[in-house]
Amino acid sequence: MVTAEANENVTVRLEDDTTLTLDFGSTVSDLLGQADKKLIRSVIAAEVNGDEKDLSYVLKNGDKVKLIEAASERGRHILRHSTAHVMAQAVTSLWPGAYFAIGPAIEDGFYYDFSLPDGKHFTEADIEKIEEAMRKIIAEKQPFTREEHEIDAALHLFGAQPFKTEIIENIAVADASKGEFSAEASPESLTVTAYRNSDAFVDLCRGPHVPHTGALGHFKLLKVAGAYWRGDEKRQQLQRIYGTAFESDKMLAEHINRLAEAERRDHRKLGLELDLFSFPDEIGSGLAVFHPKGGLIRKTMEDYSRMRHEEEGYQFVYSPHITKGDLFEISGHLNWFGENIFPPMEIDGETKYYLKPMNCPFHILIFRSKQRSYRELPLKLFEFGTVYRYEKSGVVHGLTRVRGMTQDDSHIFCTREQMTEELKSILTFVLDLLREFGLSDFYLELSTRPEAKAVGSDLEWEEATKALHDTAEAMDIPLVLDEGGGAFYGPKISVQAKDAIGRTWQMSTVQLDFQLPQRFDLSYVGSDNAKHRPVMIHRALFGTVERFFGVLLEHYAGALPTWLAPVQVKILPIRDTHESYCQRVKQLLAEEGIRVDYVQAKEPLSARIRQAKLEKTPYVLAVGDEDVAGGTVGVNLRGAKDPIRAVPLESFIAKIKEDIRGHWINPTQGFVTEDSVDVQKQGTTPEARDNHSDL
RNA sequence: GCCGGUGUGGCGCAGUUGGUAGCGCAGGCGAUUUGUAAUCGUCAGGUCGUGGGUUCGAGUCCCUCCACCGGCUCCA
Repeated sequence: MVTAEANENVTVRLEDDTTLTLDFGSTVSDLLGQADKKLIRSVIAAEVNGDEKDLSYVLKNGDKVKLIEAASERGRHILRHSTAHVMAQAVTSLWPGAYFAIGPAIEDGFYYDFSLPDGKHFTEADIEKIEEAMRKIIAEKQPFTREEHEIDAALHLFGAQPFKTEIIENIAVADASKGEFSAEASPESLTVTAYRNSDAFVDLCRGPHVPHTGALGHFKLLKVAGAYWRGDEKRQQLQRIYGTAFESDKMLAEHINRLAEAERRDHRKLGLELDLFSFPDEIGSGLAVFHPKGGLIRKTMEDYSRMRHEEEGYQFVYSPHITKGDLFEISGHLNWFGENIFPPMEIDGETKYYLKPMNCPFHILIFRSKQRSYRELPLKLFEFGTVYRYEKSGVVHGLTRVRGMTQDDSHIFCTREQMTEELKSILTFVLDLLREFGLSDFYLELSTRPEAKAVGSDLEWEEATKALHDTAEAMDIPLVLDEGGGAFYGPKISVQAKDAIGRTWQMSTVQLDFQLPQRFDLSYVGSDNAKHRPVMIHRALFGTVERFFGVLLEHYAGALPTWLAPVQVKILPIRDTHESYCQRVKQLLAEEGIRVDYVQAKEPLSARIRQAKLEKTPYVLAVGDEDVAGGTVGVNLRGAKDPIRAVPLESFIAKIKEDIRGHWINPTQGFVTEDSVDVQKQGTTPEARDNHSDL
């Protein structure tokens, strides 16, 4: 193969540092054939000198080539993006004249935004039709052919596509002014690239793509949704179709399975099934009531939180739910946060009272109620403060996005010198508390000054942001930046926790505030006998009790750790004749503060076992003749396959107390049985579940 | 708020081209006394989200509002 002419060969270097010499004009595909025949099937693109390229890319001498297999994160990304193209092609074939906007790959899938002609809209039912058309395109193995066009030519080519035209025009403008490139622009010159599958379909795109549509096929369209053009709610509303694609049917099936699993652990569903809370229509959207069992869980959470706050030196305060508008005028909330405040009630004709959207002004008034000394600082005021926020109708979502919520809110008044130390201790406190509730997968987010709405000087914002940043960085968990996401009065650190569906929820927030102390003219007397301005730190650890409750439910799939479970033990007699012994067991457990139910033998044992397990009771005790005789109980651990018979009562009590005290994630944790090991491996622990949902 | 979808007894669902509602589970009662994921029988329960319209007649068709679901925008 090697010719005498050196300049007719190209030598490229592969990832493993081996080199390969190929004929001049060879493509990545040719390279595959020479390197390893198996790669022809598995590799769909390549990274050449750091840039992603198609397999049709013509290699140059000295190119460094990294192969991208379909079965990799980057490979799937390309697969999904190519599948999005095919979807757009299918849609334009089914709805001639359809406009297509953008269609990127996203985590776990892809989408494409469309606008159909004549005011038509997609329906869920159209998904199947589109999938069918896509399968036809895939069966035809249409090549993805790369084309380069100068701006004018591209504008002509996409003349019938207003969204594409806008993108191209933006590229031209950006190029002219700054030399910046958008995703579709070629860095070499003022050209754009497009990919053509057939005469009927060409799409503006930077690539790379799979070589032909036949390399696709393991996909599924998931849902139709609305989306604004360029994410701007003032612009045109488009229709978005979401889908996903994988390198194999097996991987696709696993993903679909994960989605179903996520649905099973949806806190709204669990809340109904386990009788924990509801949202009666009569009350209004986003306003929850907690039923006895949910109330018990909530109370346990709150009691624990109170205990921990006491240990941390917080003082408990209470404040009303409504206030005259003046308070929120001074604080600036009416101005900056007004659209989230419920309309006022008018009293005596003119005085306006508002439902409070935040607790801070109330705590400020408590601080200001008397002359404060530096000796009192840091002053840490805590309250489970219920606030009401007007949320747009479309955003309300179970317990995680509500209109009435209770924050585990605290405001810390301290000196500027104490600020850093306080921030550090708060962050440690937050992370400890979250871990005590069994959450472990989180990261920190630093939200900086909002561009449009913020009060205070640049200097103050800078100092506050730096203090938060330095503290966050010292915490040894990932920190990401959220530019412009702060509150109007200060920057914030939030703790983001991942839920079962893989969504991250903003839970705890810590905000540093120089503004409200000024607005309310707060002061303390220092050791120098002069007045000084305190700094305020706003913080909520759960975030809100409601959201935290919902996230915990999903995290545990309803199988709450024993210490949080509304019913911790169910005692089932085999026959009625075992009742008196069972009642004694019940009393002994209750005396230990354990929440225990007795279930009469009105139904077969297996029916009662089933019921108890459906309710996700951590410990189900079956008690029969041998137990009465031996002073034992038969223990069914939640999550274990088989019961443990004849456990001495004292040893059971010791174990469950240990469980509750230790906040075990699962009751099987401390019982050394043959299955308990299996159970942990099977993914009943939150750790295992998280791994499951991360993909 | 916007786009699309949905709304039938506590829950999950059926209800054919418009002819005045069914099933399973749960619940009440009775029987069954059961060693590990559903014992049997029986009874009760719905002005079909709301208000209006079309029609001789509407759960079924049209409109309004409300709520929920999936997203977008926004957020604890």
